[in-house]
Amino acid sequence: MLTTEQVRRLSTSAWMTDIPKELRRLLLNIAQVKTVMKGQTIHRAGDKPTGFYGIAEGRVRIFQPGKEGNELLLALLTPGTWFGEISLFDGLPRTHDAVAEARTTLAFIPTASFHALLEQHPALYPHFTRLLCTRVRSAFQFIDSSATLNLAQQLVRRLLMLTSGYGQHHPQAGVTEVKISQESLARMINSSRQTVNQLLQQLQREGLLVVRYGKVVISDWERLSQWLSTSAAHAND
Amino acid sequence: MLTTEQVRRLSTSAWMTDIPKELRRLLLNIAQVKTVMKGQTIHRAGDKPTGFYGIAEGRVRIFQPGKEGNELLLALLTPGTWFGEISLFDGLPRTHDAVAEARTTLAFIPTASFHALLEQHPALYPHFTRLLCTRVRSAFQFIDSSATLNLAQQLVRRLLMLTSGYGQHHPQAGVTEVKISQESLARMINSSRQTVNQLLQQLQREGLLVVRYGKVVISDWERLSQWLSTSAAHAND
DNA sequence: AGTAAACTGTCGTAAAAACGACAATGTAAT
DNA sequence: ATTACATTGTCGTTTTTACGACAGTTTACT
Repeated sequence: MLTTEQVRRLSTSAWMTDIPKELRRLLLNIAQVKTVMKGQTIHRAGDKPTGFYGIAEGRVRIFQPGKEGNELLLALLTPGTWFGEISLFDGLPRTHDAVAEARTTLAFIPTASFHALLEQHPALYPHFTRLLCTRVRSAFQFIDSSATLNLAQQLVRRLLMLTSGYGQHHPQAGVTEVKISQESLARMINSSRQTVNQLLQQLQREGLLVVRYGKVVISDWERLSQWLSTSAAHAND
Repeated sequence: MLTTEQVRRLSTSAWMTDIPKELRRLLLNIAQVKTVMKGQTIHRAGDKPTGFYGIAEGRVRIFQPGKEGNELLLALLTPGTWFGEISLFDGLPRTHDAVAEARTTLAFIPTASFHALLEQHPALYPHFTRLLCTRVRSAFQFIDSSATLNLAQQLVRRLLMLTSGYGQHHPQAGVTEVKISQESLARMINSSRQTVNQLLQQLQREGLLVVRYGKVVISDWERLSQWLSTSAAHAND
């Protein structure tokens, strides 16, 4: 059973807030609570799907494990973000690994009860097609940007995306710490650690962010976002 | 009204064949026929959505127009492929431009009649969530590959993808001609025409494909696919 | 058949980024 | 406090790729 506070946190995403209260209640009512410890795997790429997850507390790392520890990091999900719906709808194996980066509390909706609810309340369908659409759109946006942006711009975009889990949340205001090594950042934009280091320092010199051991501090989300827009617009100066 | 032959062609995708006959009939029954001439635009990125399209005949180029004619080519769709469903489900603007590369006959399902049908037959929903899932999966796959593969591998992957429109078809056996200029191929992998030319010739020397004027001939799909798998696996030799 | 346009093949040069190496710094564990 | 380990900062050097230029080839059009 979810606590009131957990329900509140699970309802903060842009996707969730658009679902009418009664429907949202139905969904949260069939959710179980699952707690996973730091470092524990929630699911692996290739796993048979078991259900749909929402993060009430903690942090989840979504990635593609490559050979020799070369992982491609896709997202760092924060409370309020829901994930795992793709395998739910096509029944195919998980696309990525999901691992808790800290003690994490999850709302878990098993496949069977989810489909039962869906059949009983087809009004839920449009909300899930909408969720799938946000996935497609953010993936397209990403594909587009890696084709048109230079490395510095790609790096900034990934940092911004990391703070708005999978494109599901509205951008965050205020100070955000992105806990990620330069090595991992390099893996996200298919670049090298050394190059990322140079780029980060350049951005730091421009006052857009602060580089710390194992993390990047974004003091002004809006400003960084602005920088990306303007520098992308003047790409050919 | 669609001809029998058109209906047959519109039913060839892996997505369509999984829809039960009766439901498929309902869908095709509300489709209008639209013919667009070579070079004509079907829709532009940013346009308000009007409906869902299926290709009965011809060829459609899906791309993101960039500044100075630098377009990012995403897909070349062939008969049997359906597209345009994203804007249908979230009501947001089109993500890409769609232009006919030849005289093209389309099945067109307007938004309004589509939603009316969907409400009347919720059994259609699972098929559209499935369609959206294939989009998400092929987008993820694409993101993954541009982060882990070198240019030659990316090029081969795109050639293979071009023969299975948007991930909607099953891979084709036998000889396939991919009609695309080296310039366009370069635009697909964010590379230059000259580099693509070198890579293609290298692949040709290895007997994996044949380069012709304005097209690439894949004599053995399986073998090329195999090459990609093995060369990606031995990435660190 | 003749012409224009699109496409291919191949230079050389310049820019971007990878990569190896190594010292310095921060963090975790005992 | 000490040690082990992960991470960062900074070099040269090498590799990769972009880009401009231009000649040759194929196709489409009339």
